[in-house]
Amino acid sequence: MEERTGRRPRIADVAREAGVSKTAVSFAFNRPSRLAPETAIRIRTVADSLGYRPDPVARMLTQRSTRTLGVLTPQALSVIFSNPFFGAFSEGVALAAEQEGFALDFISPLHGSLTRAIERAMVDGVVAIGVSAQHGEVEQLRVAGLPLVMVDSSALPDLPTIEVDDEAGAFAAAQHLLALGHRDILVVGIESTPGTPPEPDGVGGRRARGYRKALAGAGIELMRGAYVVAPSTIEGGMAALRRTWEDGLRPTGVLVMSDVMAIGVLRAARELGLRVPADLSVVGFDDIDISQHTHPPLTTVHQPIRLKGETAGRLVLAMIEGRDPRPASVRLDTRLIIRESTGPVARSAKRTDATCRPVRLQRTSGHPNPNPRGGQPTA
Amino acid sequence: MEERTGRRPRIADVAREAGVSKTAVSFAFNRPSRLAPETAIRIRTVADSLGYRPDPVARMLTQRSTRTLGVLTPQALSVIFSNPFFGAFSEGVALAAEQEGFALDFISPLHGSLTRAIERAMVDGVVAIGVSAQHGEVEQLRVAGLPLVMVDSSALPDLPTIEVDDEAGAFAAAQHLLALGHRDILVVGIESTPGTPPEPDGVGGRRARGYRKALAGAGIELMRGAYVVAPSTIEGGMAALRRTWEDGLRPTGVLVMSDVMAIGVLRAARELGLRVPADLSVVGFDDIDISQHTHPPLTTVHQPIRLKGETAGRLVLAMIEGRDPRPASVRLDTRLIIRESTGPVARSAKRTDATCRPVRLQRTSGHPNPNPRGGQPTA
DNA sequence: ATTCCGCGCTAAACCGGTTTGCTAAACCGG
DNA sequence: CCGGTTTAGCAAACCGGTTTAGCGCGGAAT
Repeated sequence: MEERTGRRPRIADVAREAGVSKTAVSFAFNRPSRLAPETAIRIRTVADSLGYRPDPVARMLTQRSTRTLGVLTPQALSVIFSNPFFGAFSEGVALAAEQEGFALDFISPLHGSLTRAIERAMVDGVVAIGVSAQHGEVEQLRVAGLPLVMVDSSALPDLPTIEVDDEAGAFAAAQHLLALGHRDILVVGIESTPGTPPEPDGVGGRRARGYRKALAGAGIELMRGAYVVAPSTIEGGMAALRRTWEDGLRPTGVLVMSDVMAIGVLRAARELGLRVPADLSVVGFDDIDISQHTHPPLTTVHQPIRLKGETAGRLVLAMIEGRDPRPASVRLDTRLIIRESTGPVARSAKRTDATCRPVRLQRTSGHPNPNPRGGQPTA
Repeated sequence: MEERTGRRPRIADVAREAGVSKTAVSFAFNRPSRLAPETAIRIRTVADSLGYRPDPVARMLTQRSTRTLGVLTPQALSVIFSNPFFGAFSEGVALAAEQEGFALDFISPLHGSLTRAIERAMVDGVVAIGVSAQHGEVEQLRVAGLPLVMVDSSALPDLPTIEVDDEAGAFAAAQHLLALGHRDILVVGIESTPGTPPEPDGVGGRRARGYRKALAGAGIELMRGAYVVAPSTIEGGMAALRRTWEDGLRPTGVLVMSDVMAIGVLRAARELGLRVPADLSVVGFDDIDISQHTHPPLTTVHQPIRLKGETAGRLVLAMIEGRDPRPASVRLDTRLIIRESTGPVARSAKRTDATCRPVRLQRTSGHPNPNPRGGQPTA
């Protein structure tokens, strides 16, 4: 810790200082048994006193592997980390990675360019989540022969993919609402990222199909204004319900494509003076951790988020390690979890008409019963 | 995309195939202007057809920089990613990193060893969060001269540190409860990771000090059983309140050291048949995003989590880039946000005694009013 | 016609480690 | 005392790129 010069010491510096060869220094760190014990000690002492730390990059170069897994997402990290869905997914990937001693490196657009991010990524394999097939960037990786697993993507033919039965889940959600007598139903979809075209085969598209199928089975068709999209955030969900209400629609049930938005819907409902589920039933999607702790606990479509991440992680690790060179795609199940945010449609609220029609006559401006303590910081 | 052999092609392969030197290939990728346009095109075409992707590791080696920021945590990633606090913090770091075109690499124990993880970490600088000074691993980095910023750590003397005024925040929280007339107060602390000794100067210690100071100022001392610790999760919070109740304690106010746990307390309270805030006031800490959407919205101590991450990120980036070689530590403010989970102590609940004493006489077994629909999946 | 310049490209050195193959000395049993 | 094995350590090649210095050449300036 003594003579620290300007530059960081390299292996040659340690070698010179200790009066040995580079090889000896390398051995002192990696295979001490190949050195006389006291030599090894001496070298390490010198190294410590110089503040020497073997350069990991150089090391990885000779080893031709980084033991790092990439998690690729088309969204900015600064926008995604507090999304509970992404958090849980990452947990799953991390679990798989940790078991094999792999680190995690997040790959997301650098200065807006995913390509540039991919070029820099020092990883042995990649789990891509929410990347559409259109994103040509994926080709880059595939062609380069880097082990790659896609999650929640409109499947590329010959790429291992992990998905979830979104359509069946959505179908069950809608069925549930129908069984409770709801006919006036609002669907809240996930807004596709600006610049990205909506993907009929993407997650959103599949869920929409599930909803529609169930609704159509009951002879119901969504009317204009009864399908809204919003960013998948709490605020997005709140805005969606508020907007709908302001437009004069009065659904008795809401199908929301993500729990995060559903929580916003719950909140907005309370602020509109609606009781859930007495006045409004809400069904989410994902079953993130907090959903069982919302008020009321959220009825939602469960998907095994962590397992999805873990499975993807294991798959790509298997590819990296050479076992299982052509791994199959995996499709995981979803299932409806009925909690307390859904209930039978209220007597008074029942309408004769089977569709959710705009009822402009009874349109109200502003909130019927705005909560006076609206959650704004007061201090 | 044609003749793919077993191995991934190297720059030499492309050079040979295109009939040029390695240099030319390198230029084709990095400085095309130094080549005749058609040569550049030809080289890139050959490269594409071979599926060539320049090895990022080799590239970083010559550039002697990885343009990657490390986020160091002593906890396993698989346990931390769905912690909203960590998510928000990471968002902040990511924001700073993205602006400078840096990627993020998470450094956490590999096979239980943080040291090993640090050895592998190919980063230009590190933001360490929640790492105690005792963790000798930090020395490794400091000695190696790697830019390093500590967050929420018992400050090492000569290391730039970002912290938050935990003590003042906790003090304000306790004062608030006292002002509302609460005298029987429960404190829920964060359980230190097993194996780690509790740190009096750590975040938990500072918050505890703030609470105690306020309480002491009102002549109140916590009694045995009125200070419990739990893992900082929703379940941890639920368990803490339940356990307390089962022990026969009947606090009217709870000071919780994290919002995540506070959400658990809220939930457990409801299951115990307690109304919040009528029967029980709850104050959290952190002000994570969902806290304004809980039921009721949570009174809590706000700390600028994202800003903390962003500041730490900027600081370490400044160090990496050579500007600001000896950056100062930063202390950010906390402030109490009063929402709806706190209220005046109820008439009936008021006790004469000023301390939270175990009232074993009225001990109840089981839950007074167990919620029949206890949030378990029913489908 | 010579000089000079810039273009287009290359050979070789370099980044900071690891690994291979080898040598010299020490050891060892017969 | 000898041949053979082990031990300790070294020089050089290598990982896969980037970068520096420089070379041959054609055209413009002198």
